[in-house]
Amino acid sequence: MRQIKHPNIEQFELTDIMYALADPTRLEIVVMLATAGKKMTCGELDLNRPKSSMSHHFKILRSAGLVETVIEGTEHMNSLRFEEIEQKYPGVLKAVLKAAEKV
Amino acid sequence: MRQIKHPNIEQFELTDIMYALADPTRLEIVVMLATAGKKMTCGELDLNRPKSSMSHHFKILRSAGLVETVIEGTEHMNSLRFEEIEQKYPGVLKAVLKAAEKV
DNA sequence: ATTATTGTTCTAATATAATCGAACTATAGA
DNA sequence: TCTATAGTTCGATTATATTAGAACAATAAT
Repeated sequence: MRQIKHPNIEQFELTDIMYALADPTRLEIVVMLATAGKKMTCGELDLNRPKSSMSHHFKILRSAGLVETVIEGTEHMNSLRFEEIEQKYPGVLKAVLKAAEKV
Repeated sequence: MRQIKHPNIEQFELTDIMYALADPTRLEIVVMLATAGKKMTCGELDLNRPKSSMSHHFKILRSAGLVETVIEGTEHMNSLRFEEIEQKYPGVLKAVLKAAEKV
């Protein structure tokens, strides 16, 4: 079974997280995941862009530690690593989500 | 007397702020300003880089709305626009500063 | 006036990132 | 086994950022 590599909490870097959140497309993915509060496929998180473009953004979200992707069948289920990010950087993601929602 | 243009609160963009904070040099400038809690010259905030490079980073911090620069004589006095950023995006800068300090 | 100081702007080089079509991989289902 | 589905990876293109030297602008001091 395939697996996708994710950083652990010790490997999180604040600037990587800031960088990942600095792109509107990626920020929207994060907001959608937070709002849904459940795993979502890349397809559900699609922002009518080519798959390869979306895949690129997911890769950056994963490498920053913001998103966890587990493979279930042919689908990649994504979820926000909210608790872990909050544990390492309390309040950051929470405040950014609140800020992002009010557009 | 020369003047430097800064965005007003309505013009702040969350992604611009995230982007500005995604660079280690700029994040350090922001932390230094927050820690000092007073105006500082670009010289005092120097991170032994060429002046033109530092100037570039200040420009990005200013355009994001994070830093305000007022000219006093030959010096440019920089301060963190903490209250304004907090007003528009409550908790964001506060949490990021806390996160950045514990490196 | 001349010179020093502070920082910006200009310009060019290099590096990094975004975009997206096409080929590919892994699983599921017929 | 063949086909469909879901995403990734590859490769090339274009766009954006970083870096830094050199010239410049504004004030201050001699």
